[in-house]
Amino acid sequence: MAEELSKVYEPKNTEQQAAQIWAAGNYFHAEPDGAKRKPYTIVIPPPNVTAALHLGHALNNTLQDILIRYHRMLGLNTLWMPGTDHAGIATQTVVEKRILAEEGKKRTDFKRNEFVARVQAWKDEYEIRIIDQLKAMGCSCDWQRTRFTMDETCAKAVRATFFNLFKNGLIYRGKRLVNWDPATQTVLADDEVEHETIQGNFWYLRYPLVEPIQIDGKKVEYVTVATTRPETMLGDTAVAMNPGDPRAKVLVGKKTKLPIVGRIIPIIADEHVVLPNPNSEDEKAKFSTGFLKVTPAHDPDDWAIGQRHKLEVINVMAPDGSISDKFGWTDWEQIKNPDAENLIGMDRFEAREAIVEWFREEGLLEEIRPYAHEVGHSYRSHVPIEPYLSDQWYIAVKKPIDHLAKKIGKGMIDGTDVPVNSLAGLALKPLLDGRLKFIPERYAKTYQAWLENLRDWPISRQLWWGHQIPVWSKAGRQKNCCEHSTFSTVVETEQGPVTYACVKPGFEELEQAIVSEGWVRDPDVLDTWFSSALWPFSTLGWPEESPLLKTFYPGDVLCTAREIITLWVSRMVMMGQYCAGDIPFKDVYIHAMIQDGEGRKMSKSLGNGIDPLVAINSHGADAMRFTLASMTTDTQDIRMPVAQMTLPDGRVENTSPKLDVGRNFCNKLWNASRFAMMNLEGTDPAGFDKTKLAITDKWILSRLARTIAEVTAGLDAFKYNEPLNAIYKFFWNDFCDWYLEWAKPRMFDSAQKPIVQNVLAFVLDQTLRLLHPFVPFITEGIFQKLNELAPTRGLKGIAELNGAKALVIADWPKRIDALINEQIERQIDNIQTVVRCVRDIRSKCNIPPSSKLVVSINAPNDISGILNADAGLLCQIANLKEFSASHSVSKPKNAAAAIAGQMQIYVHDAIDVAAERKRLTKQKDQIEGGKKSIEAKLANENFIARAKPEVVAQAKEKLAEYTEQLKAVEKHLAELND
RNA sequence: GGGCGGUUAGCUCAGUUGGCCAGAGCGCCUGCCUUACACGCAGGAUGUCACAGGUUCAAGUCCUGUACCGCCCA
Repeated sequence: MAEELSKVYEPKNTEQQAAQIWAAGNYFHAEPDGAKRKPYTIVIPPPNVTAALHLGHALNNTLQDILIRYHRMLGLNTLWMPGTDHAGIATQTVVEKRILAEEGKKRTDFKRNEFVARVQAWKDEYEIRIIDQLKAMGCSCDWQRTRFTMDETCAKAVRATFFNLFKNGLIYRGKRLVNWDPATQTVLADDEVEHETIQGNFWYLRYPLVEPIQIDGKKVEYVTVATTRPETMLGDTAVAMNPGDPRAKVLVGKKTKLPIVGRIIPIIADEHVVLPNPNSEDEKAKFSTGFLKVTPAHDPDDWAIGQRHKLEVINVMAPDGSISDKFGWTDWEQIKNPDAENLIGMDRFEAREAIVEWFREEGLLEEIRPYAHEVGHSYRSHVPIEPYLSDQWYIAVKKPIDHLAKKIGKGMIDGTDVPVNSLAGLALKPLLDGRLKFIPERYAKTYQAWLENLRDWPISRQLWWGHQIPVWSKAGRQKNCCEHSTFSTVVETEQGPVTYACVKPGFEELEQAIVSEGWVRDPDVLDTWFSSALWPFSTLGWPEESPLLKTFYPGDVLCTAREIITLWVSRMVMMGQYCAGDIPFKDVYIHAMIQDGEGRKMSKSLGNGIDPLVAINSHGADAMRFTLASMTTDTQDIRMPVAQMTLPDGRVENTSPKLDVGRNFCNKLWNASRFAMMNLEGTDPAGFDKTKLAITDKWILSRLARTIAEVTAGLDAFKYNEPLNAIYKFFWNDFCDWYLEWAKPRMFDSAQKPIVQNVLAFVLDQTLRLLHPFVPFITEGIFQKLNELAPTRGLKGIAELNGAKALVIADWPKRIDALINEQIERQIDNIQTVVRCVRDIRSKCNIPPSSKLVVSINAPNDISGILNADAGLLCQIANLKEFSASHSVSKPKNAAAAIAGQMQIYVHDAIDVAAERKRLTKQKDQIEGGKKSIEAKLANENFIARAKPEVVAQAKEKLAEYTEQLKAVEKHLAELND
């Protein structure tokens, strides 16, 4: 059996076998158990079905799996809820692009349901790929419960939530500027707008004052505004200037007559306006006249100014970007004149030229200055984006919710304008109360600042892929036809009143009935984050009050990246509180972002991404996990140098040399286990006798005890690199480098064998358990083999142990702090020091490892005694034929000497005078350096007086030691000259 | 513009409440196929802890400022 194991760890077989064992045992599945065990819940941040997972997902899910596996081993009723997100605009866009490229068809060439079916097909494909990827990474999700944000269960939660919000008056209809692509006539999300630098102009346009005024004795008849988009002037409703502008005193409150249009508009004061300064480095100040034309319907900044000053909003464009009086040019009837009528129907760029020409002819064009500036372009049609005013549904996030006042009070949260019983308040309060924690803590600031400055949440999107908004409308004031299942509200519009009705989920016949009465369903869909916000409880079947929901909600931890703290985390807390009456998790763990070696984000366009499946193929899933976890500290970025590599099948793919770290570790684990198991045949727990433990046994158990404590504490504190590092050091530097070496000869000693076998089996068992959350496949594989060879493990009388059929459900190692033995650790440390000194001398004097040496040591009695007692350990591992130590040993002729602590180590007959002199001189320099710095410290009165006494004492001891060492090394050097 | 990080060996990073003549892995140099592992073993070299001030007996660690890099929000 043991011989069957290959010399190099081959991940594929082991990964497959482990996955089979887990699937067969159904170990990842969680059921409510009536509170017998404490539950532990994590919901996966549902990956977008837009594309396959990247390395960032691998990190995110590795960290979650570590938490989940750790808590499962702790015995909690552990649920990791998996699933995927429909990712509205991203997915729709990807599919549209694909169809356009492959079939030359646009979305609008399809019926809505046909197009949605095409996106659905994409989703089906990617959902499978994503889940396969997660499985390949070893994620121990409850696959039977896999959800999708648009499946029936989640859709029900969306409908129920929307209805409640609507009924509570928290959803309203409002106008908003969107990124409009006039070519394709769709709205774009902010991240679909590409910013390009454009060589444009600033046009300086004169707006005549209605009544000329005097400034500093000079007559002023007009103000000059500078604009890069002259065509928008048709919709100007004010001219703004900075209140700090000296001219503001005279001008603010006056009126100008808008050229062409003839509209009379006020001059207002607003801080947003940049003061002119021709010498400024700031482009805006350099080009500014101090007067800003304000067009609330066509510019986001102007919109904000318009809101502040309650300005009229006049939209002068049609959806195709042409000038039109039909889409909100509210004062058209009053102002229509031949000059303006002439512009109607012109494309926005034609109109720009015509308007500039008009100003020129009228003598109102003061100047044209070239100006390079950023202009948003549609990433699809590449035409400039038009900020466009349109009707959207909003959620009122700061509106007090009456029915919550009783439960949680009302009024503002201290120092904010956020009502406690508003949605924003529901998300903010738990943080302030300390019920919601961020790890690392600093991210709480992002969350808090966002909520304190929150604006209403626009939730409608002009898309086909998503949850269609469950609101039907009909012109006029309609009576509420069906009180218990609908809720309606009347909105006054320019065209008269419109009734909007929201229908509860599960009343499809009613929906059909009202449609036949002429009600029309809103064609828009909800923002993707709306359904994501419900994820922690929609996946558990909310609003149904099932045992599942009761057991696993609220959850425990959310593990995600910082870029969605505001978009997602805050909204989950908000909706969790509003819908399910509690926060969805207590801890939010924010992990780093993976960058390439140059600190750039990994991205498709840069071609610097690493595909997790490639990493798994080339290095193994555990290696990838190990590397990722070992790089996870509290920092916000981690760099993975990217290198190309030719895979066995000839493909050239990106991987990272960093992955070698994990692969090497797995290989070491594999081989150490292989070696251990070669020697574990016939392990009998009955043969163990705790009184017969060797010093090395006690030592490795002491080290193990520390490691168990450290790893457990680390995981409890959401550390990843620290616990992994602790196991690494223990396993590689203590267990492999020393314990296994010392164990080798004992295996041939029938008296020792049962002891060492049991200790070895126990330590290996515990190491596997500690490692399992990090590297689940390989540890499960080895654990299974260990179960065959040494089915019963544990050290009678000092560390009892429960066995398990599979490591995934084995108990987490119990603390064995009683086995921590500092004295023994010091003893072994001394022995190791001697070994290292001898090896160093061997190496420096070119003595082959095979030749057996004689070593004697001068050391105080206590140390000598220990060294003599364990001389066997020394002789074995340093390959000595003779060893002795005492306080009276002196340096033999022809011996090489080393000084370590209070020991002087002599390696006999190692004669290489030059090498020896070099070594000793170097050591002398080192000792002198150390001595000098300590002496300087101790010479400082303030140090003696103010430093902690133990620090001073320590320094004195150190000085004494250095002094002794220096004496010795000088003596040795002198003898060399003889 | 506001907020948050980072800057420690050639590379990637640790460094807990200040006590360090500064650590790990990779890479590099030397010697080893030592019957678990060359994805390995043994040994070794390598640092103005970004810069400038300050606090302190003592600063990589605390404070202030500067520079560069990055992220988030407007």
